[in-house]
Amino acid sequence: MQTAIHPRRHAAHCSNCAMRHLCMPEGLTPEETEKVEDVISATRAVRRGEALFRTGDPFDSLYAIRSGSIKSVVSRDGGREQVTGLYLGGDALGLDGIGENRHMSTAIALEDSSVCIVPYARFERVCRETSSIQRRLHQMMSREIIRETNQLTTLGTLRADERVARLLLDLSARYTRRGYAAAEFTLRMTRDDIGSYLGITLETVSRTLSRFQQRGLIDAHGKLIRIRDFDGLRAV
Amino acid sequence: MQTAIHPRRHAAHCSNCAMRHLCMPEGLTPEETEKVEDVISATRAVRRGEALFRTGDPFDSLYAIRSGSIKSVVSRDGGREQVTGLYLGGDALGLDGIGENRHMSTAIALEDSSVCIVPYARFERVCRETSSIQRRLHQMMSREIIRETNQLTTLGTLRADERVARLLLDLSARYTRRGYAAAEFTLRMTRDDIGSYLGITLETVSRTLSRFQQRGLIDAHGKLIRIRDFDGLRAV
DNA sequence: CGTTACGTTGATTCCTATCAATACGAGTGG
DNA sequence: CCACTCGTATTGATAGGAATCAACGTAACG
Repeated sequence: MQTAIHPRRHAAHCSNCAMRHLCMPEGLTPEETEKVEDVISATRAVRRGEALFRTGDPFDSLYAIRSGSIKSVVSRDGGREQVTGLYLGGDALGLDGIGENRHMSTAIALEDSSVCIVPYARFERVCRETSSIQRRLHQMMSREIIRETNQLTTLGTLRADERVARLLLDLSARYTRRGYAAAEFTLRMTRDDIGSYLGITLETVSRTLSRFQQRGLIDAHGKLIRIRDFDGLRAV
Repeated sequence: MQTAIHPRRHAAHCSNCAMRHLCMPEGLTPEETEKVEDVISATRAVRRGEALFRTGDPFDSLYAIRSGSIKSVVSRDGGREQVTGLYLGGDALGLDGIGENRHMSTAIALEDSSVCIVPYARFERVCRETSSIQRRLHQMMSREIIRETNQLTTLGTLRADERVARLLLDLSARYTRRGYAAAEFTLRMTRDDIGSYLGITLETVSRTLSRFQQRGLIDAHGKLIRIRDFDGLRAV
């Protein structure tokens, strides 16, 4: 697979990026956004199935998704792997690499995607100069912690159908904030990935979606999902 | 319950704190450690069962454990709650509060404990002045992300006995780094807490420990655990 | 248009939750 | 000092949910 890296002068800037309100510039002034922009060295295209980075790779950049979607996976002893995160446009990847100076997970594109490359050393320097940008980085890291805490409660307390319902509602909310329809979207992950993400098997995912459909909660045609009864899903 | 807060001049300093090599000063020079020290406004005693902070409390400080141990819990709809973290001496608490300016979990002492209070605004300022301290904060946050990712794989892929074994080995490793015996320690959590942390019921925890004992892997007398066969536990 | 990855559905097994009863143990007060 | 009590822990019986094993559709891609 071929990776296309575009130097910054060819890359779109934050100021005209569709994701700017969800991405690193969130809450920053235009001047501060420009400082963030100056850190971004390039964009990179990642094709479906390709890895943006892998466990053990030296860490030197964070990534922000411009378009597409990316899953993070960690391999466990014995080839088995677990999906630990699902990232959409505007989301930041690679925060887990800071602690050990190497990436602690593998990031794989779920569809052809594009990311901004944020060299970490330069970003840290900018954070020291501008407290609002510093605060924004800390906020992003903290929110990643909160996201994982949430996922822990999903895996720790919910039954299979509750987990699937929660995922659908979560995706709906996230797509809504990105300007897409709340009720209709395409699952980018396979049933296997979804099961791994939710701590259940792919068969259980499939059966659960079928049951939701029978009960009139959703329409599901393969990866295309239409939510027909939000309250019903919340009450699962 | 009465909370004792001691202003800094009465508090021990990092330089003579037993936890300094695991705590915030990890990897910092004595001069840098002193800058961290200057941020710490006070220490606080937290009695067994008492909350250091609760979900929804305004966030203004991080905490570092001087002695004792603390669990973090999040309440889910319907009064049910899940243990999401277990923190020992030197560990930092409260990182999940940065993102939303209020605490997103409740921290409850598992035994009489003592923490250093680290006012966040001041700490951020010091991070802007000293890059090594900045890097240390980022490292702590990143490691919290990694810790949760790990816990996600535990809840997502392991069977009950594997989860319990992993917890025992994890605690052993953490106590070892704190200078305690690797093979013998006291579980500070009840069976209920352990079950919640591991996503299983308290009965399963109890049964699993009994089975481990029958197989000669451990000695368990209530909360006191002695590991007799590390490799056996790893192979569960 | 065939090959391959992905998805659905069924039958069965097994692990863990649930329900229930009992034992233990630390702290309290008579 | 001992009885009492409440929170905690152990153990058993049973039920249920999800995993596993298996077969068959279905869709995507070269």
